[in-house]
Amino acid sequence: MTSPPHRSSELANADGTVRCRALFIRSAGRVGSVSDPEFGHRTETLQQPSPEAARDAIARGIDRGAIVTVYGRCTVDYDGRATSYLEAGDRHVMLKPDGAALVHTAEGQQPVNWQPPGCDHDVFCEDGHIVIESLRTSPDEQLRVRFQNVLQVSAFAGSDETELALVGTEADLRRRILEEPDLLETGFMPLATERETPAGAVDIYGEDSTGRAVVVELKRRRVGPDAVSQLRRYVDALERDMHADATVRGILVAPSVTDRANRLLSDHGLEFISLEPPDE
Amino acid sequence: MTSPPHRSSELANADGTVRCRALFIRSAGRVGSVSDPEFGHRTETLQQPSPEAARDAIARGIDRGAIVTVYGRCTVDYDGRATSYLEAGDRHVMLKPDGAALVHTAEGQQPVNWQPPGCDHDVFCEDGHIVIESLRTSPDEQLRVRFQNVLQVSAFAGSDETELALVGTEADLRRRILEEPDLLETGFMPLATERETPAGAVDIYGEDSTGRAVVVELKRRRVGPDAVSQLRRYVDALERDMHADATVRGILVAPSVTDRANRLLSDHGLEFISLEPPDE
DNA sequence: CGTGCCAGGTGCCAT
DNA sequence: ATGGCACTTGGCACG
Repeated sequence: MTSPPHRSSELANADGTVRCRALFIRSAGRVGSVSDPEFGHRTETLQQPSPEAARDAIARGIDRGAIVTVYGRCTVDYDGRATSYLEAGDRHVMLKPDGAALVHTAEGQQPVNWQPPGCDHDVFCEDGHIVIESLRTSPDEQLRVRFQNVLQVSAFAGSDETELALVGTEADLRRRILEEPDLLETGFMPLATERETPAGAVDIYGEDSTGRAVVVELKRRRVGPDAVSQLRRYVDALERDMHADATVRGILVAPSVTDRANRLLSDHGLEFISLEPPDE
Repeated sequence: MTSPPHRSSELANADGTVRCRALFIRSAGRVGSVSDPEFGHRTETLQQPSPEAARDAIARGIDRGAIVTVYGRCTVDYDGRATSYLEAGDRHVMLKPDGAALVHTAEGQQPVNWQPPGCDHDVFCEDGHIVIESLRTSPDEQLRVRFQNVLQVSAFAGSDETELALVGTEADLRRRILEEPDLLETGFMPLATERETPAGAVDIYGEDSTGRAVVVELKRRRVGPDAVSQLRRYVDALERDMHADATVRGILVAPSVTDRANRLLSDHGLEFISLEPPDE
């Protein structure tokens, strides 16, 4: 016997309020609801819910724009850019209001399965079991989590207005060089950032003290052969664009390079300067 | 006033049992504990706990090898390969038994802050607020989550023996070609996989029907210029290794290539064959 | 939307 | 540990 799927979109009214389809929420376990008026956030949790209660709680959480988490024994199917199957085990599933879905096991920083933001989440009962489906198009991808057993469902509603302030990126390294070009080489003059070439955009384009064209490729950390090849593509492209006799200097700026990368640099007549992004 | 930090390692006895340092657990909110003997997993949840109760529940969950989640308003400091700060907001923090830590906001597939597996988690009260610290060395990195307010703490203990079965990877594409080399080209004969060159390991090394050396670079999806450069490095390295007059064919195998990549292929005299990893 | 590239990328496996 | 590279890479910025 299969219950009809619950589609969260069916529950949202035009004005944004939410009508709940289920007339009551039944739970075989405890129900906890906590709200903090000072901060305006709210948490609802069910333990050992019946499948119907779990379904309704999950659907309501999604509709309310909460982060919904489900913990229990489940299998996971994924089909899209690749295909995967995960046998039954205890996992932590998170559904975000932006449409992202994450399936976490007890190990690893990365989720064992996931779906990116922008997906439509669907939750329904099938043969008495909770099923969460997360779909997207272009590319067509489907994630299907089927619970044998749900121990806990939680819905977390809150607010988060702030942005992460991150320091030590490649952009910071670029700023550092643009503010003090002599760090790279005495007399270096930056002329453009992100200058377009047929091979892609050059991080910094400029001239050395003798007026020779210089291409600078920036990396925030120690680099391997790929970064050297990238720099070489830019140098080649620029030399092709200029008159035949002109030569372009290519400078890789990074904290350090690997041996192989160093050899590649010599082979291609490219240079390396050790510089790190600023600490603060 | 600062409470001494709780170090989870102090709580585990040699036999694996856990003694709890705190004499009692006090909670300003609800407490729920659910276990399912059929599956052997267990969940403990506190809502609106006092800082001390939250600290003890988090520490106990870590000691028991559970997945611990904390939801509430917090600030996040990170210092390591880069540096970041996140102003106060409502976030979901997950601590895994392998030492990973994840801080999720309501948006994005990726955590806003994190710590990889292998870290030491530390939880303590400071000025009446819960602080979670996650540390690692090489590189030295520190994550610090300071809660203004904890709405819920959960500890999920379970078992997960199974591995993800994933199909459609580059390894699958390689298998496909090795099983039916004519897919690449009539008469192609694979001689080695992961053959080492000074530039790195070649995906497939072989000979065409005329006995000419062939380097094959595999990609499971549409590729850009980087893959072409990679193939070129291998071809260059092999030609350098062989006698001067020998030439090596380089073949990129992927579902498709971008325009720029295609131009690069022509420029370097490399070839492209369209092949996808198998569906199943 | 595709193309190109950075990322505190992570994870896996090799030396 | 370091290195080289795949990854359902994800994410952003730009044409």
